[in-house]
Amino acid sequence: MNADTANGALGRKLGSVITLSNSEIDCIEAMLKRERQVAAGRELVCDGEPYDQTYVIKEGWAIRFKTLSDGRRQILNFVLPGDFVGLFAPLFDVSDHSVAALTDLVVHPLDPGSTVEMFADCPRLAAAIAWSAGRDEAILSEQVVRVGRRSAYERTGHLFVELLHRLRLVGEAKQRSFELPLTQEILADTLGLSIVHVNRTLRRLRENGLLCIKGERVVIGDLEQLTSVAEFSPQYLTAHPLPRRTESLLATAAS
Amino acid sequence: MNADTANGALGRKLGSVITLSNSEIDCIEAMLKRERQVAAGRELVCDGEPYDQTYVIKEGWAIRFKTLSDGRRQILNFVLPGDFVGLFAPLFDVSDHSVAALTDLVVHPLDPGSTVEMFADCPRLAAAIAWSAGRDEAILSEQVVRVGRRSAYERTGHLFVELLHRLRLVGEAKQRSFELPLTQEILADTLGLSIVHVNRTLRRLRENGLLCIKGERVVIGDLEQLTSVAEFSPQYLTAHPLPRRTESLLATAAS
DNA sequence: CGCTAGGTTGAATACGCTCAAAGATCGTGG
DNA sequence: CCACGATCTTTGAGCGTATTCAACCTAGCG
Repeated sequence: MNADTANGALGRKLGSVITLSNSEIDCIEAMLKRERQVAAGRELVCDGEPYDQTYVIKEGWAIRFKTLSDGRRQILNFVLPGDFVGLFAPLFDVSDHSVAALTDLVVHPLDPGSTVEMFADCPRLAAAIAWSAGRDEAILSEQVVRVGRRSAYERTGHLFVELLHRLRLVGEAKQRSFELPLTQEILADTLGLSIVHVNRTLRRLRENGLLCIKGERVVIGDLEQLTSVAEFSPQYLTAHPLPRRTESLLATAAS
Repeated sequence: MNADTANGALGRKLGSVITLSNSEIDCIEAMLKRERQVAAGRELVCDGEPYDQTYVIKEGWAIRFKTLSDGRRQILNFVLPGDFVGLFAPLFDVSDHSVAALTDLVVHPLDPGSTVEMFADCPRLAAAIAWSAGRDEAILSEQVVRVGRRSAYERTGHLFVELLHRLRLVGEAKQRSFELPLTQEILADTLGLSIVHVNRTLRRLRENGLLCIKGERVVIGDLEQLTSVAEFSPQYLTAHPLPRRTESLLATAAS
């Protein structure tokens, strides 16, 4: 058990940005001490309602979404193992969106007090978590482009390549395939399309040998070509070590 | 000169979340010491290129955007006075999007070292800045919904109500009107529409008495009705004081 | 005065939506 | 074990919103 695989998905993710020291690994472990089950379909956070709890997902998929009064729904992003839910909760009194479990979940509820302590005591860890928040915003930005300026075909392909990359980072995908616990309705509400059109688009992708969904599993037939037709560039997702100038700033701060 | 109007737009914004102490006002002032002019059209940040500078906008408008290889462009968000640009820059080595000045700008370049210090020394200010980052993410989320699930008519109305609220918070809008230094092409790339359709949609809004653009000025004819047809709820934008439980956590951390 | 950038309008097209109905899959209870 | 219902997937047909292409208008500026 090394720094990469300790602490599950979150440790794995943060470990790809900073080299985790033993004390930092302990700190993550302490943070993720508590654990709770959440049944599929349950809402972790409700739009417009008070909330103050932050979670880290250990297992399962969730969605962040908003619903309009006539029932139209837009999914903002998928929440995967190692992701935070409600990281900013302590700063707002009500949520501006909902979060619902797509599958049964195992989540770590965080203790607000010890999180503040952690930010003070482990500045490098704090930076890594801030990096994760920045990456979440990058994912959301890409979602804006996907929905605003890409065709249904590009859009759908792009989402699947993104999911492949994200799941790989936390060890939940093979080279070209992964479990996909989603209905086409969920895909439609993510992509800003109708269910029917998602279905037709998936068929086109399948007919072109780019990607194939069998039950709950996606297999990407030709990743290179899919990446190309979707004009996917993984830059916004890939984790690099923190810039050296920032590491040295943090080292100064810690002393 | 009181806490609300000191320090310009940023102080005004942060002051609506925490009551600024004198030392915190000083801290903001110190942070915004430097100043730089940027000409309209100039790019502050370029997609895919290294960047490490954080700015706070003092005057003028900018856009955050991404461009696809065939020229399609999607604007992610407008950057207004009091907003941060590249707040996460120290944590990434290249940017995942571009930022360009729409008008001539006056910006405050921040000094990375003193920003880290500020985070350590003024936890309440740090929390207020984190709140601002969370609000930016909320704005981006609303952009996803706008582009993904609203009709062109709703979408356009929604954007203008959002801008009105955002500009009011930093003292740049009257009750029902504000300066709009945007072409219809910029609006189109923001809303994920074609220029032609933006033009027709604006005409419809004008014909219905909801909003009227004269030159560089927008006048909202019927804010109530516009808010209603766009299904706009200002919750995600409005600043409330930090929850009491968080204030007490921060107080403990500071001592 | 002519050039350029932006705004406005019309006509034809296309992409994606709605409505509708028929398969497939799965859990559950008779 | 099979029948049933519920949920999800798939396909067809017609429609509508938004796009593209094209032309013309307007204002600002050298």
